[in-house]
Amino acid sequence: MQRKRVTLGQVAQVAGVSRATVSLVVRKSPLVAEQTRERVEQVMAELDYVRDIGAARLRNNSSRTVGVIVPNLVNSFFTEFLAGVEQVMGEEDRVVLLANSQDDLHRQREILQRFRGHGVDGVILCPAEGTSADLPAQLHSWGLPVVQSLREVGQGSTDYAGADYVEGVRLAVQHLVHLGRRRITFLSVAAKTSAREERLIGFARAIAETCAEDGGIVETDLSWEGSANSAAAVLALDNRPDAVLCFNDILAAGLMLGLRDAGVEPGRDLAVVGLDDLPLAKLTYPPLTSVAMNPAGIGAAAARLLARRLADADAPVERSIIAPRLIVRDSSALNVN
Amino acid sequence: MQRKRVTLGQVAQVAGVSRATVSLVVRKSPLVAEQTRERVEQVMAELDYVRDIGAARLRNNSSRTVGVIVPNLVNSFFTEFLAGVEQVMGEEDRVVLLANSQDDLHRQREILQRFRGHGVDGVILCPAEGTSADLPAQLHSWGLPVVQSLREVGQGSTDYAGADYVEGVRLAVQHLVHLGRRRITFLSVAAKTSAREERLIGFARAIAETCAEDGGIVETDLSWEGSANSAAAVLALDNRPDAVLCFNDILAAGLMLGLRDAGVEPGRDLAVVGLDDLPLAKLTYPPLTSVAMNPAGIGAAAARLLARRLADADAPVERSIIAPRLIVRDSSALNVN
DNA sequence: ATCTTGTTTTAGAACGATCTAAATTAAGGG
DNA sequence: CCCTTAATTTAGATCGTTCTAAAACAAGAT
Repeated sequence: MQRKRVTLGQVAQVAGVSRATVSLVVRKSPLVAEQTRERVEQVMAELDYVRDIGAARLRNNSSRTVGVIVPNLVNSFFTEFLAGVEQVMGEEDRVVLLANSQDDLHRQREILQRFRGHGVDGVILCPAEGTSADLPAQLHSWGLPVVQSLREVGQGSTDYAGADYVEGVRLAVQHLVHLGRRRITFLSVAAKTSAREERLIGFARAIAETCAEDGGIVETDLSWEGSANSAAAVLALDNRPDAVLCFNDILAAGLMLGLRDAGVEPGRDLAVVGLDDLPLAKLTYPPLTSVAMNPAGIGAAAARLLARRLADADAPVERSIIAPRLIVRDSSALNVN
Repeated sequence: MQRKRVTLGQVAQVAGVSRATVSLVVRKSPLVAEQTRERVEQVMAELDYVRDIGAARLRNNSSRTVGVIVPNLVNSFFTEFLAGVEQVMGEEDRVVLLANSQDDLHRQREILQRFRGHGVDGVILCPAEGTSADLPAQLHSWGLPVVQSLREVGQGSTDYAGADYVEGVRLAVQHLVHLGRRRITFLSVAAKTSAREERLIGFARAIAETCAEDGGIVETDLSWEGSANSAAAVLALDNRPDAVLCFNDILAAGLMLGLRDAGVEPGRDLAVVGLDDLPLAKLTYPPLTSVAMNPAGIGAAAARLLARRLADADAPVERSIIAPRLIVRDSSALNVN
């Protein structure tokens, strides 16, 4: 079963040149004569030669492999992100090692060791909740280039690709205020990540900038069910809000289910706005107003940052922040002015 | 920046033993004395030694790496599948190389070559549309173990993990018939894959077994938009159906949007049933009746089949088929008897 | 002819692990 | 104290590539 590999040496023998020459041909070096190149390439095709990248890495230290760590593969935000990364890496003839940390520090540590063992050239990391701000320094000391994405620890210690949630939240709040909504509550996940911090900062700022009232923060876990259940908590607030801005579309969708169960019509009685504009936003009832963050674009940007870093380890740290876009649908359509 | 790797040799030197001994310790061989093992392990920890799996593979031909090829990373069916694969592989201390064929034969070929070059131990393949039935034989001739999943070419030539769509479609049709629906149309994607064949076979059989009428097949492409547009085609059928069974939930959700736009109330005027029970099924309006296929379970099964195959290349070909479960929601709730 | 100069090609040592086959050590028996 | 057997340890070759430094060759200048 285990067919034996065709090696450089065999190609060399058949083509009547040395291994070194074949190696040069494989790597498209300009040093070899046109005639020789052609002959060697023909032999490679005949023998179905496939270069062993592992062996090559052993010598020249480039595996054309990058690791990607996401905290979650169910949330389609992360999978679109992943699609963006994979797309760009594929174009550069690199391969993606995928791992899911499940937002668990222990798993994240294991995965990093595994990646290290496999000799990845670099890592795109979406740090798990509770990741120490020292991790980037640690990875650096291992000689492992990192790009953080979507979440960040140790601000500015590594390249970063993300969305501008401060701006995204501002867009959403402004929109609600224009519609005449006055009191806005933020429905957040409990997990303490930079993704949460950023949205909360944006919320505080946007409230301060507009004439809206701060309707407080309600926390839930990241799932429809949790969010649907938290509808009760929102409705029971002392001073009931007339709009709810949600951490993401998943919470928004769940909240709308919970609201309708409680006899409150989302969009009319209470405006609901999500963040991320996941595909599902079009399918909820009513269709969900959301702020598009283009996760695939963020993934692509992260991949390009890493490619740049691999090409030049001393390049200055760079941040690639994608601008958000408000998508208005029926869950906030009604103008109550 | 590029920190130098700690090698077996360095550990050996510090611990005062030979490289061979350290290698045995790394691989947890029972051959080394308890005392030596402890000393070596301590040194490994001190020096932060990480075994170079690429170098190891060069010698012993096992990279602890498997490739996974999916046709799509947007459809959450595939990402849940992927999550299942990753989970099991992680448990076995293997790493997943991910690639997206985008249902493109050319890309699929490239990816397979790339995987070959990286020395993957095996591949989990969800073949792209139009994949030749010879591909399994080809991979076999490369000495590359494959498990097919979700789709299949060259039936029986490799291990396979999938869902029982014939049964799934039967469950859906029976359900509709019990509700008093008489004429059922199948809304399908156009792409000619085994996934489509299987559903169509199931549909024909289920129609034959029950007293339902065959409402014909309408084709669309795999997207909400396409499916929403095809609502018109469904409503314009000669003999309008009173139920539509859809290729998957994405089409079903799109169809319901299109129907409502056309003034037809899904669930009341026309029953709609999906397949796969994606998370979004709970969030559509009305909530979508669907058949749960447990994609994560299929992914896990595929991973286990591959692990088994890697352990024993001569094991008999095996199929792992997961049983479907009907989930009734409002899109088909009304009994019209 | 010999010397440059420039272009191609190459022998042989890496890279970091594992394997094979043999050497060393320890323990028990006579 | 030597011999046998079992338990540990090891030297050195090996996997498939790339690198370094030098060799071989060609062509023009002297």
